[in-house]
Amino acid sequence: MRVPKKERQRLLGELLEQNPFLTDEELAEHFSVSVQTIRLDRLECGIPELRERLKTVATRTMYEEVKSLQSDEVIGDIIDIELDQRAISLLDVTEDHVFQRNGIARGHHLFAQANSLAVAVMNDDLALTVKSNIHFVKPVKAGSRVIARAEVKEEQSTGKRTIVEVVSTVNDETVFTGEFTMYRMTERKQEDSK
Amino acid sequence: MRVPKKERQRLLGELLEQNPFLTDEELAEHFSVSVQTIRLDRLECGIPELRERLKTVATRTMYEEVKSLQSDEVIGDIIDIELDQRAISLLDVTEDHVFQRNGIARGHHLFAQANSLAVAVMNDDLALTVKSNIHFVKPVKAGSRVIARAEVKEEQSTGKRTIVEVVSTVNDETVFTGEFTMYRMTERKQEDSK
DNA sequence: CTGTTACTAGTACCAAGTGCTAATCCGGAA
DNA sequence: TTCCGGATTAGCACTTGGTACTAGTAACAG
Repeated sequence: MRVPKKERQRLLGELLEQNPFLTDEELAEHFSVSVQTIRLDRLECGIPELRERLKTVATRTMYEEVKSLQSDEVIGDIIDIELDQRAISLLDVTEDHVFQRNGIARGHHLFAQANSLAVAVMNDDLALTVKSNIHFVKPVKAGSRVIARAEVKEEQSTGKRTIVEVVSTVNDETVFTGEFTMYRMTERKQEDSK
Repeated sequence: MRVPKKERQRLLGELLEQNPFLTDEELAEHFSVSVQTIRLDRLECGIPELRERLKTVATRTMYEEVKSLQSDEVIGDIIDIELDQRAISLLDVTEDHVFQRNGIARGHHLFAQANSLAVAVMNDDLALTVKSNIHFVKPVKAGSRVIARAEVKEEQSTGKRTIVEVVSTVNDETVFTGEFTMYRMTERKQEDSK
């Protein structure tokens, strides 16, 4: 016996996890067993065939693409918005957002949430950030739910420049504040209520 | 003739673009033609069969997973670095980084490049951004290569606070500037050469 | 009436399997 | 030693979703 059956099946699982493209024949060669043995192993472990594996991987891709397309527009989920006035978005910080070493969210994710919210709240197709002044008040850990509140400062806004203030909190504690100076491409309308 | 051939082939392409999972049989039904006609259409248009389509989609996934993992650590490629002094990184702006409507790079990508470079240049395992003051000087279009230069401002740094200035350019033209106040978790060492 | 184009139909074949039956091998217990 | 059982291997029929190729039909154009 080259490798005990149980061990082989464990390895088989791992192998396919990180490379789902292997055929039974290739696997058989890799473990120096017959193709039939590999089939039995897959059967016992409930591992689907190559074509099914590719299908699920491909499905995941399509899903992620949709997700990333959406998130390309706004980082976080907008849960409330009044154009030209205020908006709120929500971002769940996952392991993907943090430094591995200390579990603290990387600054640019908080910035991205705030900045894209500032863009979204502007009632303009072509709003751009000109400058911004930001403060990372308190580190944010993985697992936190960050709520960003954006408010348009009408009084400080002039012509094509608009000031948006964003405050992000976790459990009502401020973790981030930012003042964004936005540039709107189309001239300010007096009142845009249709 | 249900739908003129050319039109059908165009639709076929679009359809498969956004749903590569359709079999010839399903497509034949959808267009009310025979399976053979679909095959001919695919042949003429150079559209591969279902299994090949899934394979490429799945491959893309695997690739993107690697990419997004890498980009978690540093946004852009660091091409030069002297710890505690200066660093340079390079970011190629693709369609993924820009607003669809005007092709201008979203601010948070430039910020992310600059911020992660500021973190990287700090000779500290646990550096965090405390605040920053940034300026988007000039819009960046897709296809641009952004070079970010970070410089540690020794003279303005005190204790655990360090100032890092980042200037990003495209073709020697400044597009972004930022001043990052960083917090280092371990106390400043006098000289760390070695 | 003859082409040409578009479409349809049918066959042989392939890859990568499933499902099933039937050997064969090998180690340990009676 | 012999027999049993789990592990392994082999072989065959069948399935999907195709390719490659041949052949036939329908419609319309010149």
